[in-house]
Amino acid sequence: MAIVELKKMTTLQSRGEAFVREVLNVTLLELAENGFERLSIPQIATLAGVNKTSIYRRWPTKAELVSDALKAAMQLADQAPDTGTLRGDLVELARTVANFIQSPVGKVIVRIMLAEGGNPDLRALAQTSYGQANSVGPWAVIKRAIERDEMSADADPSMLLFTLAGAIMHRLLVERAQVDQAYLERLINLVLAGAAARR
Amino acid sequence: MAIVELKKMTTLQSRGEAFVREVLNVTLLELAENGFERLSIPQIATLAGVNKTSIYRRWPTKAELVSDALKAAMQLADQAPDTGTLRGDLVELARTVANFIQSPVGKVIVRIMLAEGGNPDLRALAQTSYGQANSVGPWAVIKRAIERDEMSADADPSMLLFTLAGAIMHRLLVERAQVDQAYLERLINLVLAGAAARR
DNA sequence: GAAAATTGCAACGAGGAGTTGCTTTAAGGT
DNA sequence: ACCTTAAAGCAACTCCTCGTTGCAATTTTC
Repeated sequence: MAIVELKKMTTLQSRGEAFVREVLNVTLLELAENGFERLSIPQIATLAGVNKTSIYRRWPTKAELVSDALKAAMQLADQAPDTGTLRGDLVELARTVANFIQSPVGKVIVRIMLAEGGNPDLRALAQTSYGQANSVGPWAVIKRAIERDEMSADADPSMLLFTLAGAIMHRLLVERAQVDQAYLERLINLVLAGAAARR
Repeated sequence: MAIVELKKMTTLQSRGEAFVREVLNVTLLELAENGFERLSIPQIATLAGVNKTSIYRRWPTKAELVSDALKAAMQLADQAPDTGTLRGDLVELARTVANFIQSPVGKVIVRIMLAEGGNPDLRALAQTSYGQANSVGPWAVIKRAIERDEMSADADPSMLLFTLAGAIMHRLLVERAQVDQAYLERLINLVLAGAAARR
């Protein structure tokens, strides 16, 4: 039985762990592609090469399954860019946000957050994840900028950061345009210098 | 048959028109509340006091029904605010966008636009509607601001407007906070003056 | 007032979600 | 190595909702 031995070598974990890992993985991908509503447990079971009954027994509701999938995926610590200037940091920060929104995990989180009327617990979790994924980096950037006197201490950091995030979401999800270097530069220009004419 | 006479008096239209109007109306409300996926034709029929068969016969697919509902609702011409200053105009503009997003029609449009993988025709329609609903006002404001020298002619108007819209979406849909006067002021401060320290 | 179109109604078929009883397989302790 | 226990697989079934169809009732139109 060579196959059995091979399996033992490669998995290195108990059957249950491999099962869970595989299911949560597929769940996340399916979720990113189809959204919560269209998400089908039988479909996940098929794709994961697993029996749907086993999924139903482990996770009583779809929301709990998704919740676990999110938690498992949220092991990503966000980085604080440090390019030496506020401008450079913000560009990097914005790029990170854009990448996050376009990643499978990010897509899922954003979709759940934006969904109306869905499971409240799930949305709360998504919101937490979102905040958590974008917490360390931004504030470190702001703090350094104030120390460097590139930003006044009575500035409005949360407004700045949320506006950045919103602009990028609009760009990606509404305009469905690319967030490339040129766009990033223009965006940061706006939030740094403002649109009003200098006098 | 007093009832029949009453109906004739109040409707003043043919049966078909009243039928269509009622169904489209309910569709829009249901859509705003439940989103496209959860939208149920039988449910609409019940709420509209109408038989589902009749709906199925008139609109072969859910997408066509929603499409008609959107078209019917999009008779709103957007206004161009004129307060005399760029700042005032932008505040009004932002307020209008916020109101739009929170209105039933706006909710529907935004939800459809943000949905991944849905019907492409429908999304195109939503995108058109969105652009159309926010076209006249913004550009008139910008044009006047440039004439008044409150904005330099080589500014980045679309970046400004899209960023405004994105920020408001983030505020409403992600943070789920209110767009009140205080928020509007802070937002316009940012996009007008920028976050960089003055030197 | 009669013909044609539209809506209402009831029943049906199809498909997917979730459940249950039972069998098979893997894990852990002795 | 064996036995016990827990977890996964499997097959069948129920339930619910969507969408369809044939026919009767009603309204529109000429």
